[in-house]
Amino acid sequence: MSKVTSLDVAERAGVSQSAVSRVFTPGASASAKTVEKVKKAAEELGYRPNVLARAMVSGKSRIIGLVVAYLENQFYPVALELLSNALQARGYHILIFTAPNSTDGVDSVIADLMDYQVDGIIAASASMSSPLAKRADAAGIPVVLFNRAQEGDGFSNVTSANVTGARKVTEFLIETGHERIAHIAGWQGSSTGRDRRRGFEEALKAANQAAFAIVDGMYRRDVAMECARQLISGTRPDAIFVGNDHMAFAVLDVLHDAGIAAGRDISIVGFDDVPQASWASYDLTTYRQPVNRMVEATVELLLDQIEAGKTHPRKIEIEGELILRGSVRQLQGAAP
Amino acid sequence: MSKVTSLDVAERAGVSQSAVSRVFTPGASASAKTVEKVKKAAEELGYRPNVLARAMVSGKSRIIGLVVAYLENQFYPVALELLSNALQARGYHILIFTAPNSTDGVDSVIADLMDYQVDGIIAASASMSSPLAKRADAAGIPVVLFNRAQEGDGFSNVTSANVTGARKVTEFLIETGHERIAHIAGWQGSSTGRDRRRGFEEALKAANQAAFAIVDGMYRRDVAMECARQLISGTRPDAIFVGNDHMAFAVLDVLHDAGIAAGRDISIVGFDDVPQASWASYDLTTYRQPVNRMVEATVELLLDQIEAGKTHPRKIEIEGELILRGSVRQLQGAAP
DNA sequence: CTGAAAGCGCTTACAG
DNA sequence: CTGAAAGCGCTTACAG
Repeated sequence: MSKVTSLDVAERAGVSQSAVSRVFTPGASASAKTVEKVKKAAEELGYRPNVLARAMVSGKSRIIGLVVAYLENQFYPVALELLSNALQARGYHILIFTAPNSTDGVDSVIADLMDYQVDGIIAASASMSSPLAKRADAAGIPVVLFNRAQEGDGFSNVTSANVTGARKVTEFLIETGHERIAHIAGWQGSSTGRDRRRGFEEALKAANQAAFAIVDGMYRRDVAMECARQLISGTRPDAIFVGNDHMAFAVLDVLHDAGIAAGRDISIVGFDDVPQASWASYDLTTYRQPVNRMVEATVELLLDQIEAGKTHPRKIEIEGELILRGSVRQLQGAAP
Repeated sequence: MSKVTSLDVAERAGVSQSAVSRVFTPGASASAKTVEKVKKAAEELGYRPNVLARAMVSGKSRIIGLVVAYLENQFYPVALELLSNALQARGYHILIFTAPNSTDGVDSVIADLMDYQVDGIIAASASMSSPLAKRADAAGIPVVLFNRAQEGDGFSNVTSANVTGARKVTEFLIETGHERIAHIAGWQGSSTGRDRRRGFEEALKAANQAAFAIVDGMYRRDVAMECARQLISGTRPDAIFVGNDHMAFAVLDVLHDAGIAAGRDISIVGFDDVPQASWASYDLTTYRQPVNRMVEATVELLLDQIEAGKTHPRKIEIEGELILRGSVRQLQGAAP
């Protein structure tokens, strides 16, 4: 129960407490002699500044609140690790809150977060209510939505080009001769779910083709499996564009059990390009969300607002790319 | 930039600042009338106590430091989510630090963690040096190692029964008639890697059988794939016990590409039972580490030490179970 | 039950 | 460059 304070160090070094503080404050002035004496005493005593006390007086906690859900979708652990590394490198740390997927839940979680005097908030795959956004704004706490867009100009957000991406996926399926294309959509309560669906519909419309079916997979494995079973029970689609990789794996598993070979009997495309998508057993064609660039943009956006005081919210959209793998059959020409 | 403080609320409610504090301190005494006035004023002003200030004076931050690595192994995101939920339910929150896998890296990360005055530390899949353990102990910060054991009585840890589990896996392979059993071990620099290997060797020895091969897969996908390729290149083992599921998937992918059917041509067993293990494309027989019970034990152990002041470290080992799926061929009798 | 006051461990003007 | 002092927003004995 030591609890060595700056006062202890000051005493031992024979200087004032302010001097000790200055030695540990980047950019503060202290003579070489003072620095040396203080460092020595601090070392001997095992002193380290109390971050919380510093946060109290400086008003900067160097804590970023992160709200996450859907950790079972590999996209998020990957993003979490990248975010944490990037933030750590800049001297920030993440206070993590796991959230229920309802707006209500997210709101209460973010309110909790603000009590910790976080310097900023990243909400991954979650949306927040307008009143809460106002509260955060009033408290001067910047918020960035990660992988989710939200109407209104109170929000900064970083997403991939969901509409365009989905359109490209669909155009690719059309070009490779598919004619009965179904869509197991991402949760229609989320912007990504809606945007990807829109891209799908636009591409189909432009090609004068009708959707074989559109169902909401809710971003849930169990729901996606049920959707897949339904889709293959009667006249079968020749391709399914699935709203994210996590659900696409579920679909591939259903096909596997039904003895239907993806890439030969039917084509499957996902969205995300999580690491698993490249694993041989799935080998999933998918639209890559460039998670590293999304993370960079998020961190930059947030720290700009925190450090440079740029409070103007921005909406950043990052281009992805179609990754071709074995789950799509290449018909070359058109079918009858 | 509001920053409403208890003083503002006190003014508006016509009471002292102490009174406001008491209303927001569980267990403090205040008359019904005071409570009402204060709550009303707080509501109108949008007041919420500053957790950091509270932490400063009370000496309790209600922050738990979590050190994690290996987030690409699904076991850890799952554990993280469970830990976060359990801790949130008890009024604690997680400050997360992603760690390099070396002891050095972990040490510096834990030192950072202590600067935040965390009430306790959970180190997942990581070990720490003795000096640092002493420091934490001196600062009165309890540490629990999750899924990793460490010699010496300065550490609390929670693991599954790794030796026993590995022994059971191996006995099962022997009983089902396998005679050329290889082991792609978990990283031999970790307790789990060593313990599982030990269980493997013990079971083999008891059956008077020699290991077909033992190699260190380092808990890395790329290394495990390379090991698998080597193992199937000459005379092939009839079974491989892989140190964890994450590596087992890599092995199954290699077999898949080589056209070797797991469960028919060769038997594969993993360790963990992550959600993916039950997915149809892998259908992996594995030894389940009961992550929910491990998390419960970890939280209980930590909070006991924090709240009840039970500083006595404990080592908890939780029994798992063998989960039979399709990746093992059931020979019934013995082979020639 | 309630208010005045001290103090948690720092940073940061303010004089020297 | 350096020290004395104020103050960050709370909790908690201490008197009443």
